Amino acid sequence: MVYFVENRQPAPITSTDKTFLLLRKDIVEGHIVSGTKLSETELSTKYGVSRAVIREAINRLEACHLVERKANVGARVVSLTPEGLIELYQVRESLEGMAARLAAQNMTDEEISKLEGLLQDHFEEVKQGDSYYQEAGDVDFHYRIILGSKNSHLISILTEGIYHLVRMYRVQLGMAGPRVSTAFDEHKHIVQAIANRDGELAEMLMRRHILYSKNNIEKKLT
Amino acid sequence: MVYFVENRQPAPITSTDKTFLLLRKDIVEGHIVSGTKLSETELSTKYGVSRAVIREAINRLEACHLVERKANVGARVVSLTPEGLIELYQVRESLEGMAARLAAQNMTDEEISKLEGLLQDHFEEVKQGDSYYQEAGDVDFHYRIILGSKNSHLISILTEGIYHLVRMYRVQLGMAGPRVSTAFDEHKHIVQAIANRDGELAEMLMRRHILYSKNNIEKKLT
DNA sequence: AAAGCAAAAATTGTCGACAATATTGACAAA
DNA sequence: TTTGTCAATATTGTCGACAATTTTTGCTTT
Repeated sequence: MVYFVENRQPAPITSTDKTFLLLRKDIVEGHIVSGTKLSETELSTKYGVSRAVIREAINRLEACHLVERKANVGARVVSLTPEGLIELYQVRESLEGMAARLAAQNMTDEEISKLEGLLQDHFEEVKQGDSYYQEAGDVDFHYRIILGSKNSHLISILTEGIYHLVRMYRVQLGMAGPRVSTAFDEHKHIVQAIANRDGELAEMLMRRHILYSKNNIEKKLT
Repeated sequence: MVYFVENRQPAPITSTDKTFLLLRKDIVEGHIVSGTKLSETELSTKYGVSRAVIREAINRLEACHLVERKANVGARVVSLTPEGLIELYQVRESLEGMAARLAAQNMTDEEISKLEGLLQDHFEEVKQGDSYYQEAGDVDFHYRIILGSKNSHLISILTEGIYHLVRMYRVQLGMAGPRVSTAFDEHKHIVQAIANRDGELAEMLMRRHILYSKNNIEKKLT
């Protein structure tokens, strides 16, 4: 049973790769507080690499929208705002809806049956009340559908760009794995639509699913 | 009458900024041929800057999906394929459709009337048969609607990521400013929907508009 | 001649130093 | 006390050199 999205990507080779992943983890999980200024010299001593490595890592983080940079001034970790969260979920709704539609069209039968298997595993864990794996299962579910779209632009935008920001909001607002039982039913219906090759329905259900999730989070925010 | 999308962004400050813009221009316009390997040392002599500057510029180009990079091997300009074009337009359809919907909701009355003015200017130029400005006018039209969405993620994905790739395809496949008269009508209807604050219609019309545009290009490809 | 191997060359990755720019702090004038 | 100016400090931007890795080249062996 493979969880953990990151494992599917090629292993980090260069020092810059590793530093980028470390920094991203620290930012997403809030060990580096949202809004903090990222001092290049400071980070280079902290992570034990040269400033060139740090600079390149920061550039990549900027490309993911996890930090913002001003010329000759420096980079700051993005600050999390309710408005930003709403914007993010708006984009997610559109893009993941599209992913579901394309997945219904482009996933192989084998991929679909594996997805059904994942759902079953997820169900077992929900019964056992293992909230850590609930989160991982949810991420994995969405991740597979995104990959199932077979659209490389879409895949890159979601998995490299948007997803880590979403995780950052979820982790830092303390809402990992919410809405579990209802979310599970929604997942099931989406997979059914995909298995029936009904792209339109899959898109609509996915959009709803994300919309509900947004509403749920908004409720907790206010 | 302000055309030229780039002018709205802050002027390039650093040497890296300028080099990035030069390189991007050369890639998009085909002066550096699609598929070419980008040698860091070669480019650093060509553009008269250090390798560090070139490296950072290439990193940014990678973030825009204009080049692909392999660790310890190097970067290549992306190669253009019919499949890639289709994937790109699929994403565009979804994202720009969303932009139109949000624009209908979020643009100010003033912005909308300026957009109507742009359309009028564009109409005059179409009558005169000035094909260069047709292209610019079309780009500017889409650009304003994207900005009108007021969703920063959406804006960044489209204007920093996807748009330059679209331009690259259009320039290099030799189809700048096609379908002018029909496209103009489509633009007009989209603006009407936005002015009526009818987001759903605006989205649908924009999706159609891009779909037609894709079909038109596909016809030329085969 | 073809395939495999090893040395050589070229390319990318990383580093520390210097230059350019921004920030801070002290001091003077209102 | 507040404001403005200028020097001092710290930070980012750029550079050239070295290290690590890949690619090429030339030789050997079958």
